[in-house]
Amino acid sequence: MFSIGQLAARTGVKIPTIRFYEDKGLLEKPDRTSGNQRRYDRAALDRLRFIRHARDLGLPLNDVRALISLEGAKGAKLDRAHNIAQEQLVGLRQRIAQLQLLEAELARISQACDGQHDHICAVLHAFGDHDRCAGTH
Amino acid sequence: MFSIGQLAARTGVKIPTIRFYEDKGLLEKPDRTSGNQRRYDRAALDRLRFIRHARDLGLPLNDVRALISLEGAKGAKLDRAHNIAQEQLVGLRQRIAQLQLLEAELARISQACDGQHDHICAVLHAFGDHDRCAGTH
DNA sequence: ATAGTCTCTCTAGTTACTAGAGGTTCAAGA
DNA sequence: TCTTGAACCTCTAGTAACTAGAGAGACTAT
Repeated sequence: MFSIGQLAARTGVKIPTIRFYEDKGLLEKPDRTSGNQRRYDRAALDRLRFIRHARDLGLPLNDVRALISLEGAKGAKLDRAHNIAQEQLVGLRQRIAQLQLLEAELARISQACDGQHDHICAVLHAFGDHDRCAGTH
Repeated sequence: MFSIGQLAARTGVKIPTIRFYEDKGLLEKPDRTSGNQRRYDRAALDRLRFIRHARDLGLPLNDVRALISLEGAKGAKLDRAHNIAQEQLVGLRQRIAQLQLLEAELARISQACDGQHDHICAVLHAFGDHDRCAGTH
């Protein structure tokens, strides 16, 4: 059995966040000591790692919740898990493409000022100037 | 002079958001009609476009505020504007690199299930399994 | 004048946490 | 067994950056 602090140490999830997840129904309510402190078992640890990993992958808590509810499911219901992963992948690729456009533009803005500030720096102007950028944000 | 709705239409920033920016001190308080409705001038339009663009580039409002306060500044103070652009660029590149790692992992997870759900789908397991991923998230 | 659309302020909700106050419990050493 | 100090408890409120809705008043075109 782990205390909440041990769970935090093992997963890298902060203590208030663990309580927050419990509150939101992502973690089951754990047993308590006679003094009302939480005690977790191995399953809770795995569950929390699952959540953490999914979060790191960018899944919103709602999707994490959906995945959790699919635990042990079979057949058609698993399409749902598969879809979530697919959707995330598509969204992620779009985000990457978008950010690469922004990168190009930021680089342009950054270079608008070469570090010599004797003249009036163009960075500010460049920030205000959407026309010259390739992206469609 | 533009009404708030016209400003919204021209910039793509929603009406409540415009009021929100005003509240946060990013937009100056505009003139009002006798009936208390906001009327904006050209400068406000430009300012709002600036904010919008900077936001699209991922700058937090605090940075946007800092940039605004630099308007018309010269010399050393412009280092600040330059720095903001640079920092954003560095942060952005890190984010892209990070997302590309995640992309690889999500692709792996997604392929763990080939669409045939007769067996027990591995997607759920893969989500819980951090060991096999290359990233350091 | 009146209808219909805009706009006003204010409150509260969203996501995913984080921080702090004020108080209680646990674990280890004397 | 007692005592300390760290860890834990609940609860409220704050963060970013908006978004939504209620209920009331203003503007515009006919």
